[in-house]
Amino acid sequence: MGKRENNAKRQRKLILRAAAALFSKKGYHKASVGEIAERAGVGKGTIYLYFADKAQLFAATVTEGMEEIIGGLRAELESDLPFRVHFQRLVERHVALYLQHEDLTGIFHREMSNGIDRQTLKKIEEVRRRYVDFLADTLADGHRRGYIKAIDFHLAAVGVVGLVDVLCSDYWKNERPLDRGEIAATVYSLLSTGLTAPEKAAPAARGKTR
Amino acid sequence: MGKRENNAKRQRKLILRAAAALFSKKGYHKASVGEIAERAGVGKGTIYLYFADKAQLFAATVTEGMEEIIGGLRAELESDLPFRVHFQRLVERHVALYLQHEDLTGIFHREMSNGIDRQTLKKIEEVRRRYVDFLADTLADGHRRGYIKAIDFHLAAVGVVGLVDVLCSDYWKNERPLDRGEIAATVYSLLSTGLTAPEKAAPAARGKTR
Amino acid sequence: MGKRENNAKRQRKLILRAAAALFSKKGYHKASVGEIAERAGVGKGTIYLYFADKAQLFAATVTEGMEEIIGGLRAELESDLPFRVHFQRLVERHVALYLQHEDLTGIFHREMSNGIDRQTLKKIEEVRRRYVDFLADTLADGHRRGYIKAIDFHLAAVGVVGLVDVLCSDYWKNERPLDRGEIAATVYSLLSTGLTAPEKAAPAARGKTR
Amino acid sequence: MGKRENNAKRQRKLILRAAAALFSKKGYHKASVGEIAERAGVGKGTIYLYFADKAQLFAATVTEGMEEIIGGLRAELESDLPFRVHFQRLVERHVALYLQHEDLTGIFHREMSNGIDRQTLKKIEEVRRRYVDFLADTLADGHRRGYIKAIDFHLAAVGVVGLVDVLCSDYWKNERPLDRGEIAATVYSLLSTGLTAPEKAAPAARGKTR
DNA sequence: CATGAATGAGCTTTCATTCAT
DNA sequence: AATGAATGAAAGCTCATTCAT
Repeated sequence: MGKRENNAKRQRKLILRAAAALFSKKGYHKASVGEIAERAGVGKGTIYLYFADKAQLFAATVTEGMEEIIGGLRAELESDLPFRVHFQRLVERHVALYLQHEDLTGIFHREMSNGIDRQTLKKIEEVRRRYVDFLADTLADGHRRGYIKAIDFHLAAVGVVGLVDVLCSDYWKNERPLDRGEIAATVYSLLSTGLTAPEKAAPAARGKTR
Repeated sequence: MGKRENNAKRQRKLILRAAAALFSKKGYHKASVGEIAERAGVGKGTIYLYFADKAQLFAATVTEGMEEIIGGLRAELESDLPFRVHFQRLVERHVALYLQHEDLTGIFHREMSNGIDRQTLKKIEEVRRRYVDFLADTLADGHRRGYIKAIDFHLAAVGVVGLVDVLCSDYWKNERPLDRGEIAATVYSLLSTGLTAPEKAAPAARGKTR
Repeated sequence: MGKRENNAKRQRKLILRAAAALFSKKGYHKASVGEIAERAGVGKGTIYLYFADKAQLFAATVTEGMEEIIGGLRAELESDLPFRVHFQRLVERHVALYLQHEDLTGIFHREMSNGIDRQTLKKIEEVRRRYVDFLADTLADGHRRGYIKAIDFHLAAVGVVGLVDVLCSDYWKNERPLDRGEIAATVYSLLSTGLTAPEKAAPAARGKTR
Repeated sequence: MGKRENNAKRQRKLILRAAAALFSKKGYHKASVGEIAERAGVGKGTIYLYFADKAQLFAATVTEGMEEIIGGLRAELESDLPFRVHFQRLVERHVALYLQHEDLTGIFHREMSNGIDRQTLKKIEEVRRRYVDFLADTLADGHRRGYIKAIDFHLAAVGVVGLVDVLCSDYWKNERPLDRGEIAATVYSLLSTGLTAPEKAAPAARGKTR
């Protein structure tokens, strides 16, 4: 009996999947509704049964997709492993999910605010903000426990997301010359101890650098 | 006699300036050629005397603008100050230029690949790549001198650019709740020593974190 | 057993009633089949069980409705009152019915031939023609009896209908500043003696006006 | 020098002419902008250089056309002929202009309020109202001079317009079985003395109405 | 019988681009 | 050289109609 509804749900999914692929590949403005419908294997009008207009379709594509990804990340942090391991895992998972959902994160990274109406934009931004907040909380927690240094946690969280964003994006652009493990490692390395060489390794540097 | 050419150059500049402003404000697809012409104070047709089409105008706007900005950064590195000071300055200047040229960097950050043909895109990407390479070289140099730890320099450079990108972008989105000094400081702090709290500050932590 | 048919008849009526209301309010093209179905409390598909397409629904709405109204008018003339009284009553009744069935007459007056196919149109026009013919006969009869002057009776009948049309329409447009009695009176006054002032009232005018 | 402007004016005229023809033939909703452009011999986009949207084009088509027609009628009344002659001429001219501008008056008669937005509609209605007012004034004047009987002049004026409307419309519908002179004559006859037979012609009728 | 989810033809409107002046 | 009037391809969206349930 739930057949009807199931079918509707399935069709909605098909549309969102096609939309994610095309928005990602061609950008919001170049991806046409007709094209999305065709790829989803439905009629053009059908899309308007599920979404009020193109902007809503876009918003749903991004928010629902990201929601799913972020849900996965959140689950990751439930564990009670030592903080550093936690954080490393979080970074690894973040990178993995990012690369895995290339379509969505591609959109997310490249296409915020491209003539999309402010309303729709806010809705999307909200999802990102929630993840950033969650990350900032994690950092604050790490700080309280003595693992994270004093720093603007929100800004740092934004930085973490940006770092993953940009490195994964680079990974795609360069047509995959390195594997995802390296990316996660680099991100974690940068985040944990920064670029500076260990002090002990450069004791003579003391007088030099200032 | 050079009058002609000078006038031409001036007109080209006017167009590029208007283009930067509008592409930044409204995005590639929403900014219309007519609007750009009007803002530049020239006829619509005139734009086509200098640029083959809208995509070329966009490419020129971004590449030439970024070229200029990066030129400034490059000059910054000519100095022979101690490395750490150098690097800190580089970061500060990077952030300053980024915020100062909001128009261009806004475009750069948000609007890569919006249905712009691959050709044009490559041209734009090239500029970024050159800067990243230059930064990677700087990092490699820092490593050779013992200030930068062993890491994938290219990836790290991409990370540095991404970090500035994303934090500045956040700065704009949040309607400026903090000043640019803080951003530079956060970026530098993250880059230099990462998120980890100094070991000495948490000696008892040793056994804990395992 | 007649239950089925009765139900069907009832549903048909419901649809026609809803159609009349919406065609009248929004016009043929702006009134959507879905809207009519909703108002009638039936499924969209159900309408197509009773009417081949939207045009047929429109035709039926108008013809059947008008048929009903005209039926009432015809009955009115069965009486054997003196002709003038007859005619006055006819006019009064005409106006009353017109105003009473605002929905239908509104459609009739405003919306003939709006991209409706010629076929459908003919069918509708037919109803009007029959009423006009009936009125023309009445006038011819009045003439034979000496109450109506020699004139093209068909044209005159068309004029009578048009007069009522236009005055009632004006009545609606002006948001009812005068009552229906006045309209009937004006129509009758115009029709019976025209605009000319009685000769006796302007004896001096004789030489003047020719 | 005025070449440019003249060309623009000419093109505007071409568009309005095509619009009148098509709006008249197919109605507002069935007449497409593309079709109008084609008939006018201009590009689809050109229409939007002169009119903001389809509704504006429609409004302009009707108002400007009617303005012209009514201008002709107004001129007609400058003469100082005796009132009856005046009025007869006015009617004749009204009919003549109506038939001559079949396109416009067809629209005017059939298509008021067909899902056209209220704004546009008001603008159009205004033109009609002005003519009706002008006619009402004429009638009031005739009354003051003793030629027109006491009656609601506005209502009577509406009736006059309606009468011409409906008779001309009938003329078109019946594929011209009678000439325009007859129409004018019938209208004038109806308006001047109504339908009633002259009393003198039916003296025996006194006791008669049965 | 009755339904409404699904469809796609067709509409209005925008805007990059051309070219006569 | 510089212009902007003119263009038409292309896009988003609506809604009459069909048909599986």
